[in-house]
Amino acid sequence: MAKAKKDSASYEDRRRQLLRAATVVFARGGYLGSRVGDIAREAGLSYGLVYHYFENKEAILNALFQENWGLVLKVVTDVHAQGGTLRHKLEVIAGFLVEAWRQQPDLVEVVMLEVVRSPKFLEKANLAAFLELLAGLEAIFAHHKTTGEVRDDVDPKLAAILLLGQLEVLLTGFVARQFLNSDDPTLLDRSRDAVVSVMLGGVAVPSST
Amino acid sequence: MAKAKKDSASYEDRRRQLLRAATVVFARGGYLGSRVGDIAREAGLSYGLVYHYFENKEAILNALFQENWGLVLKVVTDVHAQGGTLRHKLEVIAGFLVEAWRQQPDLVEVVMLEVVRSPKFLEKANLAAFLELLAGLEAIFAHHKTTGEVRDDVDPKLAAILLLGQLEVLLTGFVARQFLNSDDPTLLDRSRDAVVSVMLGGVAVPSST
Amino acid sequence: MAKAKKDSASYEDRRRQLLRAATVVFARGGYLGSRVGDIAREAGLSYGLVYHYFENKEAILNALFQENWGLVLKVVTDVHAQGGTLRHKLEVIAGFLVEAWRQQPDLVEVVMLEVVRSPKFLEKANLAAFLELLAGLEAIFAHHKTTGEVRDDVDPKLAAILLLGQLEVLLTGFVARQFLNSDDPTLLDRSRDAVVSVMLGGVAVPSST
Amino acid sequence: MAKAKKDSASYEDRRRQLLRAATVVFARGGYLGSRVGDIAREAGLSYGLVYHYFENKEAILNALFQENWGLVLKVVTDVHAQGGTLRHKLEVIAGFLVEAWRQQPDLVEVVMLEVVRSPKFLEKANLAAFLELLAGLEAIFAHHKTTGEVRDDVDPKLAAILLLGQLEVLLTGFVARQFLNSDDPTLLDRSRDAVVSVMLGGVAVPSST
DNA sequence: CATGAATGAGTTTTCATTCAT
DNA sequence: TATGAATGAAAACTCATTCAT
Repeated sequence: MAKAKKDSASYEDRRRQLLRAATVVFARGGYLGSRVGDIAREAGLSYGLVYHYFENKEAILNALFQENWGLVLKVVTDVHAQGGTLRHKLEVIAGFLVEAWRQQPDLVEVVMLEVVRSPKFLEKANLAAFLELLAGLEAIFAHHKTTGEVRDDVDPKLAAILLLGQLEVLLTGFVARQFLNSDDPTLLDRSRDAVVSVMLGGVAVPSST
Repeated sequence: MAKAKKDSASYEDRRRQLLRAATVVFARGGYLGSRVGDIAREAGLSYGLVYHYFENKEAILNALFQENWGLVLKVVTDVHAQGGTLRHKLEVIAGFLVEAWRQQPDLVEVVMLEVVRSPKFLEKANLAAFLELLAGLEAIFAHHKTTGEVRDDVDPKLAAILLLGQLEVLLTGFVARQFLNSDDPTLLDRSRDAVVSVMLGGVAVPSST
Repeated sequence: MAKAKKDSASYEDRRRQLLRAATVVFARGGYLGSRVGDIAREAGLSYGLVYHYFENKEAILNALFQENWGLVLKVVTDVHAQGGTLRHKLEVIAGFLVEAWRQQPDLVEVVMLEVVRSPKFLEKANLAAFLELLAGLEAIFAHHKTTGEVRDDVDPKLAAILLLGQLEVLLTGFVARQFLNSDDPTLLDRSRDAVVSVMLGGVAVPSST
Repeated sequence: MAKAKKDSASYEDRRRQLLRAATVVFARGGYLGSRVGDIAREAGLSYGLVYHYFENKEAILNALFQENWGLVLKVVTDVHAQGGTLRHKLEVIAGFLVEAWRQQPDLVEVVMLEVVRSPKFLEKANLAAFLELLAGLEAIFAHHKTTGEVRDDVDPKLAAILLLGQLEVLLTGFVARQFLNSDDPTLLDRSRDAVVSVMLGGVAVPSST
């Protein structure tokens, strides 16, 4: 029994191990630029073993997306359901992503960039998940137009898109790799605050708008 | 003379032809996901000919970046040099990119996404060009802090990054391909205005900030 | 253990198999004139497998050289260290090469001709090995000047070079392929003797020199 | 008329120019390792022009061989016909080749090595020319057995082969490229003398043989 | 489960040769 | 003649995937 339990635990462990390795490898070289063997080596396993846990290379990427994108979506959905000000909701959403990046920068980068930007993205079930997130953000902005917190002339969908763009540029690609990896420990929090602040009030002094 | 002129023009023409084809192909399938043969077929030429005009596949991508990124940089530099309000500058910059996308969406997408987001980006001369643009935007925000148009607590570099993120998400990847390609001919202009508007005043109603 | 041993032996076996096939193929068509696929077919394996055992095509040639040139060098070094007459040493050296050719004519040809005569030879570590052999032969001739067996006016280095030339022409290229492959089983031995004989006493009758 | 003459002269000139360039290029990188374009560039011409003067790449190599091998063959034939001692004949033959190398090292190297050692050598008319030279040398040694200058136990064909090997190793490949290209202006002559000397009397002191 | 040998389709790149100008 | 654009066969090399052990 102990053995069986250990084995089944081992199965999940191995799978996690491979996903973690894939995250590192994909973040480093991109999906197409990475080899299955790279992932196995990063995990300290043989590359043949990868096919015991995943159908193929693409399934690894999909697993990474599907097992993590839902978390983001849940945060958006939940924070909206729980109510509160727009500022609060933006703070929670941006805070979650920034914190996620702090914990697992590679994972955030891969999920946000590698999947979303993949040329095959549109052909996949992932598209629906991405649209769901967008819709979630859009719903928030739309709702707060009714509360008077958001200006009438704001297009909720555009606002959602622009918010996503800010978070994406911040947490993926060059900026995250170089800019955020600085010595300044407050930089990440200031960046998060900047996103919220820009979304809410832009950069202009109140009277000059 | 006419002949010589025609010949040398022909050389440039063919090169342009290949770059245009590469733009289409890279936009469709990504750099790594595209074959040199695809570019040639798109151009209606043989794949061997590609190597008369470019050292290798990567040189095509670099040419696309280097011959176009400078244009964006020039717009940022010039508009800042010519003075005016921050709003004006943001309108010009966002307007230029939106117009560029309208004219050549594939080119904008490839240059902004395929090169800048490439994992090999950091190893290349391209990095310097990217940093230059970021510095140009940063200079604008920094300057307008001295004019009182930008709040004191705004980090110019972060503002530059977030602006870039908004433009990038809008003009590349999924959003541009699906959202902007709608029937609504005003959408593109409204998107541009939204970027300027969010950067300047966010989405909140003035008093509620 | 048996399994592990078998496996590791299998790895070496396959590698040998490929080297043997490469020897045949290179001897037939030259290094540049042979395709990796030819080697694989000669070995009865797929060409992809070649790259499991060797970095690339050139590495195969280098392996052939490095794993065999040392044997020749050892014979020269050892026979000199063990002392004896110059005649004896030349007989051993020439005898070794002739015997090697008898056993594996392709291998001798490839190592002596394909590597040594390659235009890229000078750029490689192989050069040092070649010079070592030349130095070994030179040392022998130099030594036997001190014993009085070699004339004072003989340049040891030149003698070494000329000896090498005789052996090379005999065992490589056209001569070996056509002349030595005759019905006469004594031809090979007579050739070896001729090299020794010419080096020692030339072809002239003693008094007529 | 002047024009026509100039043109026809120009044709031969161009052909020579290309052959000279091909010699340099083939000596540097080998036949298979050289490109038609390399030859054209070395000659300062366009590569398309090469095909006005030669059927194809191989025809260039054959022209080099056929237009020069005959010279060597003629020297051997003539010196034998004119009579004299074996020493004299060897001196003339070796002297001719050494002098040829001094004048045009690349040409000697290409003709002796690139053609003779080519894997396709056997399939070609060149084989006959090579065998003719060998026969010529063999005839000399055979003849001087009848004059008593050559020992009875000497195999004329083997002697011819070994002589060829000495000359070949000396004037081609590594030795010529590195050893003979030294500062010592007497080295070349001493090498020639060494070949003659070794062929005639070997290296041993007369009594010790 | 685990390993890595084996396969071969797929890609990049090279380059001899042709041919329109 | 002279040029070099154009072609495409050919070759090196990669790597996802399979499968025997």
